[in-house]
Amino acid sequence: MSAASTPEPSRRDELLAIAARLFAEKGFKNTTVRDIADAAGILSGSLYHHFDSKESMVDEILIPFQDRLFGQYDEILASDDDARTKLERAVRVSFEAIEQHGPEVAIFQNDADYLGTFERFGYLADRNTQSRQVWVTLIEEGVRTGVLRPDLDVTLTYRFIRDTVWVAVRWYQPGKGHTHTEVADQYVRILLDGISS
Amino acid sequence: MSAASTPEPSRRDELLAIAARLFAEKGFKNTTVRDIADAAGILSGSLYHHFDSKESMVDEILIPFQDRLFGQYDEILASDDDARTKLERAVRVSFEAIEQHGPEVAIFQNDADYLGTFERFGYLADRNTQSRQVWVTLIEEGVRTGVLRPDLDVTLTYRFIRDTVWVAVRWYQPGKGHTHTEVADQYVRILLDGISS
DNA sequence: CACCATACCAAGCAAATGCTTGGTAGGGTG
DNA sequence: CACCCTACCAAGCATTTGCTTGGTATGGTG
Repeated sequence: MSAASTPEPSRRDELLAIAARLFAEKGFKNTTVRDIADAAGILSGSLYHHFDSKESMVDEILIPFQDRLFGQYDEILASDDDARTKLERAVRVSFEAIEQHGPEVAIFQNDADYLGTFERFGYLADRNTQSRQVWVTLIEEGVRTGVLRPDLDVTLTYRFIRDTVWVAVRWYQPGKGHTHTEVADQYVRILLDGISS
Repeated sequence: MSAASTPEPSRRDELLAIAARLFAEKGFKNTTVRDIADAAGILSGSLYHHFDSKESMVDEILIPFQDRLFGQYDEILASDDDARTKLERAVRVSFEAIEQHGPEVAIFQNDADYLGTFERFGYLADRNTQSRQVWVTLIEEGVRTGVLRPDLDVTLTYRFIRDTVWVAVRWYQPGKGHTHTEVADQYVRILLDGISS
């Protein structure tokens, strides 16, 4: 009876979506299992029929998202595009992630430090390192091929780009104001006209 | 017996500095009064000899800091400098704040949303509005006087600058790597070469 | 009909958390 | 010496929090 376009999300997935939104809004530690249960219209204990713990919930939220995102980065890195195009594509893919997976991005940005203190979430630090390598690789390739200014401090530039792109999750609201494509256009313009030689 | 240069901080001030560091590291709600007391070498109850509540502690941390910072912004706005210089000065003052009052900046960046849900912290939203007005005024003056590109989306540019400047508090560590002046130089360079006509 | 899996409720427990209360030690001041 | 102020301790209370346990209702499936 359900529309073919949306394959009837399981109750699990519904609960994960609710949890993701709350984690993003209030932070992981700041969100109680009762908050999640209330939003879902059930009692807090009933969550433990679906999930082992609050931690396993955020696990299931973050891991598939990161797999997709870094898959896209890898694709860009492996492509034949010139350095400038690669950098542009990486920025656009990131803004697309903010549009389509805002809660996941917000959780990763806001709670990675705290979650990282548990061994279970060691992969978050790995992903952070991987992200750094992606951007640094792109910047260095840009400098090497003469697309970017040769006097750029690569580390500072990396931080500049990373911060500028990801922090947008704090204010970007899908459907309001600019589309993510428009925002990406503006940001690329400001960024590259300052960086390109 | 104390050096004349440092006028012997009161116990109150010592405790506030400890609390500020912990609030910045772990977040306001995530920091317990026992955390603060442990770091100070006393019992949690003893904190209530000095302060009314945990909330009043963060109050005393944020208010004087914001008074100083916005005083500096006002001074820049009222100056005779051209728009480009004003914008540069505002960026530099902000990085200086990150250097000298890192914990305060971090708390304002990370916890303003949460704290803002209490009537007591309504002034945080006011300060946010005020900050927006400062940057928008500077950008609009830049566009009007021809120092900045006329096709800039003022709101997006404001967010771009604000995010780029303040998010640096997440990684900047005084005494390690670049000085705040060097970081400001690089950021101004990237920013303005993308913005200036 | 017997059986079973899914999704939930009702009740509560142990730990953590913000804060309170009554008291004590030490140093200055009249 | 009597008095008081500052800084703290010791003990605990009410609430919140993550999670557990045993049970119930519903809808399939043999």
